[in-house]
Amino acid sequence: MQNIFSLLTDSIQKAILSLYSANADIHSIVIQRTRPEFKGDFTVVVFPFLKYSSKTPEQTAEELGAYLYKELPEVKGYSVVKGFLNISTSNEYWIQYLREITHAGLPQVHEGSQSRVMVEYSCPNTNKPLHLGHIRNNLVGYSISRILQETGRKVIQVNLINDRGIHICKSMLAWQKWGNGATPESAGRKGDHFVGDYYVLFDKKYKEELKQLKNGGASDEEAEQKSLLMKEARQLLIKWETGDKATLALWERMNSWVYEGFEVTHKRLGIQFDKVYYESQTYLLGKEVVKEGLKKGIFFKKSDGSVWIDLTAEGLDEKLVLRSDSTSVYITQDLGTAIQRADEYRFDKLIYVVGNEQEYHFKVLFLILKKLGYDWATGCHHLSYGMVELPEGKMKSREGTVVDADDLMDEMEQTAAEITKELGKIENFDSEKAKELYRTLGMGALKYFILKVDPKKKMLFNPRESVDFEGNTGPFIQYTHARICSLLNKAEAMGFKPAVADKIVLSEKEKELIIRLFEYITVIQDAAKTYNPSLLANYVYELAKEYNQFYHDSPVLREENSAIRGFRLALSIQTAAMIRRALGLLGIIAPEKM
RNA sequence: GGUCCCGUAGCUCAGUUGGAUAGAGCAACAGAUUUCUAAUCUGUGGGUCGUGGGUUCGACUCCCGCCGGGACCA
Repeated sequence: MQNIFSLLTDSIQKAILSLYSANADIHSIVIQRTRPEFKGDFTVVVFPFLKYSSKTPEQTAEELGAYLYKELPEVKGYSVVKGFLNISTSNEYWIQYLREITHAGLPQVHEGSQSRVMVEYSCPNTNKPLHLGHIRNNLVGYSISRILQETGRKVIQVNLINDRGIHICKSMLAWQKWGNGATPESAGRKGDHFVGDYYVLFDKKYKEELKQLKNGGASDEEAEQKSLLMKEARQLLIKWETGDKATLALWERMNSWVYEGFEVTHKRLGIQFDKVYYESQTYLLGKEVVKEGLKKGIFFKKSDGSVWIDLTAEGLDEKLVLRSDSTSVYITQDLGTAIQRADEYRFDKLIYVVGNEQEYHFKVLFLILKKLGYDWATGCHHLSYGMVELPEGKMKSREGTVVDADDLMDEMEQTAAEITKELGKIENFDSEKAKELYRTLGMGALKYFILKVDPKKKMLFNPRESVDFEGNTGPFIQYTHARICSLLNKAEAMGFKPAVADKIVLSEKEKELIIRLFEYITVIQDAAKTYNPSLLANYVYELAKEYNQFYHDSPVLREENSAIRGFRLALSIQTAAMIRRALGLLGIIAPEKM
C-alpha cells in the first residue's frame, strides 16, 4: 500500500494543477502531524500555495481540502484553521497498514542498499582504562552503525587503538621500576586498570621529582628539562622506535594486558569491531603522501625543512603536515590511514566518531584529501560529539573526577538489582537469570541516558538522574516491552489469537499508535541522514508512552468482543516488536519480564 | 589575534529543509490499583526561547550586533 505522505503529496500536486493550473514545487508541500489540540491527523501548510491560488489562506485550504476529500478514499474529512488544512485519515487505511505489517513484518528501509560505510569509533589509548567520555563515543558509534545497517547500508565498524607513544612508555617505565614483576593476575586487577595504575604512578613520581628539583632552585622549565624520569621515558620511546627487542617485548606484554581489559569492557558494552587498527602499524603511513603532495605543489617546504599546506584561502591557517626532522604529526598518519582504508575497502562514506574538540583537525584533514584529488574525500564525515560533563564540571584526571567506565556499569547494575528486588516481581528467577536482568536494565538505563541526547551537544551526566528508572528512561521503555510480553503470554495461554478484522472502530489512542508505528520509517531515515541516534531514542520513548496510555484504558484480554481483542493483540505484538527493534539499534536489550 | 560550537521551565533535554497557543521527563503538589506488571496512568503549577535589531504573511528556527559559557588554530 502506498505511503500516506506520498499519497497526499501526489494528490496535492494534482490539485494545484487542476485548481490553479500551476505546477507546485515539491519542496513547497509541507505535511506534518496535526497538533493534538486540533482535529485531524496530518496538516498541510497552505501558505506556500497562495501564490498559485491568489486567494485567501482559508479559501485555498478549503478548496484543497475539498479536492483531497473527493480524490482520496484515505481522506475521511478535513477542517481548515487559518492557513492550515487539517486532514483526518480513514480508519481503514491504518487498519490496513497494521494488517500489512502483521503479515509482512515491520517495514524495511532500503535506501542505501548499494553503499558501504566505514565507521571508526572508540579509539582508546592503551595507558588508561575507558571512562565516561569513551562510553559516549562507543555508544554513539555502535548505534549509528546499527542505524546505517538498518537503512540497508553495508557497515564496517573499525577501531584504531593508540598503542604507541610516550604515554605507554611512561606506564612501562613505572612498571619496570616499581612493579616488582607484578601482573594483573598476581595483583588481581583488570588489565587495563593495572596498566593505568602504573601510568598514574609515573605521574606521581614525576611530580615528586619536579618538586624536589624546584626546591633545589630550578624553575618550572628547568625542572622539566632535568627530570630523569621523563628522560628515561623518552629513551624508552626511542628504543621502541629503533626496535629494541626487550622494549618491544615489554610493550607487547603490557598492551596485551590492556587489551584483555578492553575486551571485557567492550563485551559488557555490547560492541565489537570488524577490524581493529593499531597506531604502531599505521603511524608511519602518510609520509609518502606528503612527498606526493609536495610534487603536486599542494604542500610547500619551509626553510627549516618542515612541510606545510596553506589553507588561508579556505579561511583556515597554514597547517604543518611534516616536522622539520621529518617526523609525522597526527594529520600525517591520518592522511595515510584514510588512503590505505580507501584502497582496502572502497567505502562510499567514512565516518569518524570523535569529540568536537577535533573539529578543526578533521576540517583540515578532509580538505587536504580533497586537494590531493581523492574523490572519496567528499564522503568523509566527522561525527562530532560534545563532551560529557559532571555536575561539578568537566572531568579531570588530575583531580580524580574521571568517571570510570567499569565502575559506572557496576553501579548501574547494582542500582538495577536494588530496584528490582524491592519491587519483587521476579521471584521465580534463578540467580543467573536475575543477574542477567540486572545487567540488561542497568545497561539499558545507561545507554538510553546517553543516547537520548543529541550527540552534537555537550551533555551533563548527573549520576543521580542516570540511575533513575522512571519517566524518560531506558527501563521505562524496557518495562513497556516486558508488560506487553506478559500480556501476550497470557493471551496465548487463554487461546486468544491476534487478528486484524476489517470493520473495527479505532479509538484515538489506537489510531495514534498505528501512526506512530508507521512513523518509524521517517525517523530511521532522519537518524541515518543526520547521524543522530537520539532521534530514534526519543521516538521509541514516545511510542512506549503512547502504548502505556492505550494499555491503561483499553482492556485487551478482558475485552469480550473478539474482533477488538484480536486487533488489540495484533497492535500489542507490533508495538513490542517495534520497541525491541528500535532499542536493539540503540544497543539496548528488551527483556520479556522485569 | 583568528575560527567554530552552545544559551529553551528550578534541573536534564525535545522542538531538523521557517508554520498554529513552544513540548516531555525529573523535582513539588493532588489523584487513580478487589482489574492484562503502579518501573504505570491522570491532573495542577512552572517560559521575555540569553539580549537588541533585521528579513516576512509568519522566527526558538535564517541574517547582523551585543552579553554569557565552551572548544580549537598558531
